[in-house]
Amino acid sequence: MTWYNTALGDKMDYLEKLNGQQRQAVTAGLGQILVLAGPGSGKTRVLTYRVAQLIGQMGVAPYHILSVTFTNKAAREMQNRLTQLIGPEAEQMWLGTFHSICAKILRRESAYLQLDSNFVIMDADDQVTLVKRIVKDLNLNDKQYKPSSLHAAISSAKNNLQAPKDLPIGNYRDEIIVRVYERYLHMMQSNNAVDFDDLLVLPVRLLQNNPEVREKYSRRFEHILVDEFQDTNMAQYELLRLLAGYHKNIFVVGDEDQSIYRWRGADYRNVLRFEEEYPNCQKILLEENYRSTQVVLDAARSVIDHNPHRTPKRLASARGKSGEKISVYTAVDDRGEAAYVVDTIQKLLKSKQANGGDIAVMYRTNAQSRLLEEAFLQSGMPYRLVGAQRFYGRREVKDIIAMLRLVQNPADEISLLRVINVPPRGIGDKTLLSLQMAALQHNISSGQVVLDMGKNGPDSPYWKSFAGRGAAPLADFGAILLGWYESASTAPLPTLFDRVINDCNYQNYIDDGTDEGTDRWENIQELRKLAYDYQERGLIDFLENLALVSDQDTLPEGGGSAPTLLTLHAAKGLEFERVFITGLDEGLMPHSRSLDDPEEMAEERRLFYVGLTRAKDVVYLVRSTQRSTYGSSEASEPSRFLRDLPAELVIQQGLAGSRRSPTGASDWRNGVYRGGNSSRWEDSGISTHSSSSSSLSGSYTVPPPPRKAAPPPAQQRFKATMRVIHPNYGEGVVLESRMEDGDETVDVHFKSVGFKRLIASLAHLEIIP
DNA sequence: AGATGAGCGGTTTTT
DNA sequence: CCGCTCATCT
Repeated sequence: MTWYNTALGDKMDYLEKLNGQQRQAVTAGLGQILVLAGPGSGKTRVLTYRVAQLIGQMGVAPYHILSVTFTNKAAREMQNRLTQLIGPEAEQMWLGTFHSICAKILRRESAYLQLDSNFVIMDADDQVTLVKRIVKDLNLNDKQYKPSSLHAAISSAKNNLQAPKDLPIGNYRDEIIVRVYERYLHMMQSNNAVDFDDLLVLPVRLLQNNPEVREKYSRRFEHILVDEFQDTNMAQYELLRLLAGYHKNIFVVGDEDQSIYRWRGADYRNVLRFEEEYPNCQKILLEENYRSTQVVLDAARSVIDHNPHRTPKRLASARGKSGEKISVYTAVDDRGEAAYVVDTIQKLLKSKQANGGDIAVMYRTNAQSRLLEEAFLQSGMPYRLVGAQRFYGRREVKDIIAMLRLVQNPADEISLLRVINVPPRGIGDKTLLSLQMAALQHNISSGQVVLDMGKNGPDSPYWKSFAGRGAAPLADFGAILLGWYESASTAPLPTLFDRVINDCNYQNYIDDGTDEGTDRWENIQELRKLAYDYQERGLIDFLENLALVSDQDTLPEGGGSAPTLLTLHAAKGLEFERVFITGLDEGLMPHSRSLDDPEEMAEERRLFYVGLTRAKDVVYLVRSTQRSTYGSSEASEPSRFLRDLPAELVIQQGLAGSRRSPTGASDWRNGVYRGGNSSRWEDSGISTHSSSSSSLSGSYTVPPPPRKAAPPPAQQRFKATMRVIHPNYGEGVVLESRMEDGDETVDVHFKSVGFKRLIASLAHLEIIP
């Protein structure tokens, strides 16, 4: 038993590395264990060692262990670590997110459900598209019944394990919701599809309704471990309860103060529910913090202490030193905010006080990343943007995924309708209507109709359902699809992928020669690379993983070398030496949608707390007195959370405390930061639009632009009224030029783009004689 | 059937 | 300010 020996060998190491509370958790006996773990208290380590302990010391076979993580990345890291600790047997364990584990169960047990094992997973867009269709079918007013809000109602019902009949009906709208919900379920089923919520709900129903299945799984999982327990919802809680029903060995780790997914149905009171359900559970507190300085922890604590109804916890830094104070910078506007962040980072890197990979910039909403990205692009510094949606949400990527989904599951009508006329092949609304009628009449899916027409041509029984010229293009598409099926069953995934691209001439369709077209085609290439990684595992796994990637999954495991831009939600579970949190204004953080509900306000505060506690060493909080929404600029007030920070832990910088200058940003000099707008970094190498090159699976790294190390000119080359030419902007006229900091700053009016401020040594500006 | 343009509505957070 | 829907035209 190699794993036993390996674990025994490591045991001396790992138990000694733990503090008393951690060791208590790792070595706890059977039964229910509730670990309340403050930020940075080593809970990942505890979970990993607990599994090692179960296998190595308590003799539990990996096969009998289920471990639930919050992201796929966390699962991967845990898997790697465990393989190191106990050997390849670790792979026998079930380890993954709720959603991936549930998908696994559903595919195995599809016989019990009205579902084929090749079901597809509908993403958020598909779900709304489906609701949109229902709204149309039911002749509802889509202004009054917005598909997105109907879908939200359905989703929240599902997360609470409520079927349509369980929903309370108090008004007409409730009735509508029930009807839409029923139809939604029906359509999902006839599409052989599940949505994110079904992934959780269906296994619960499966276990509830089938004692033999429940028996099988609950006997199998002798031990269940769950991370981020405070963010479980009703369905997840119930699933755990059922799975742990036989052995009742369940080890959960959580922190009520870090619960940030209420809007998704998560309920930190599941922690209380757990204690009530298992009165004999052992409760272990992890309060020692190995991550942050005491300053960071004190600040974080004074923020979270404002939340009512919580157990106050101490947060003690094990790091000894008290640490740098928190800097609060007030910029003039949101551009200045971004410029401050980028400039500060640039100085840190230049002075070698930090490595890019140790820095994170966080924000409340994704929209805030744009100005930051622009500032980074202009500075020429590389950065990494966390957000899978950015990549998978792109039209071209969705198109190809829809085509592949159709190959996996011809009943997927959402995908069929998406791509049946992509690129345009003469199939319009009228033909589609006839197609749906034909499918309905014969009680088969639209996909089957198309396939049959592709196979049998005019001999197909469905041919006559179409008025004359409508049938031919459908049959053409059907024939193409048939080819893809054949390819799917005989050839590896990359071959199928290429065939799909080629058969519909997709490159020609998407790449029109513009920068945007090239970018689109590059995205397809990225997707293809990913398909290559899945050639062993195949189409179903590929599509499933695409559907279930989380934002964090796109982060490289080692961290990387560029600063990371991410939402506060995406920052959960991560840590960085230096953390910038931007947009600390009322309305953004806390978000305006949370102002009237105390529960939501409390969650905003927890979100801020999560952000603060990501920092090991230094926190930079940033806000601005003005920001643009929908194009127009509006004044904004400092976030109420800033008031919660003890004054002695904070250094105010920027505009704070000063009166505003009528001349605006560039007048502000306070010795720390002197750039009020970012035009100082304007550079020829980079275009101002934010077309970043994407890298694998949706995380973007923008490489520093190639710069020829031209020595700064000793003297002025340009003068007003000179005609100049620029490689990107073309021809222009110099408005003004002056020497600044040993370099020449040139203002040019270009015919193409208008005014630009350029640095002579960087811009490849030529004088037209 | 498909391409083009006016008008409008909409920003939380994501598996 | 941007992206999407709908109406109108070719």
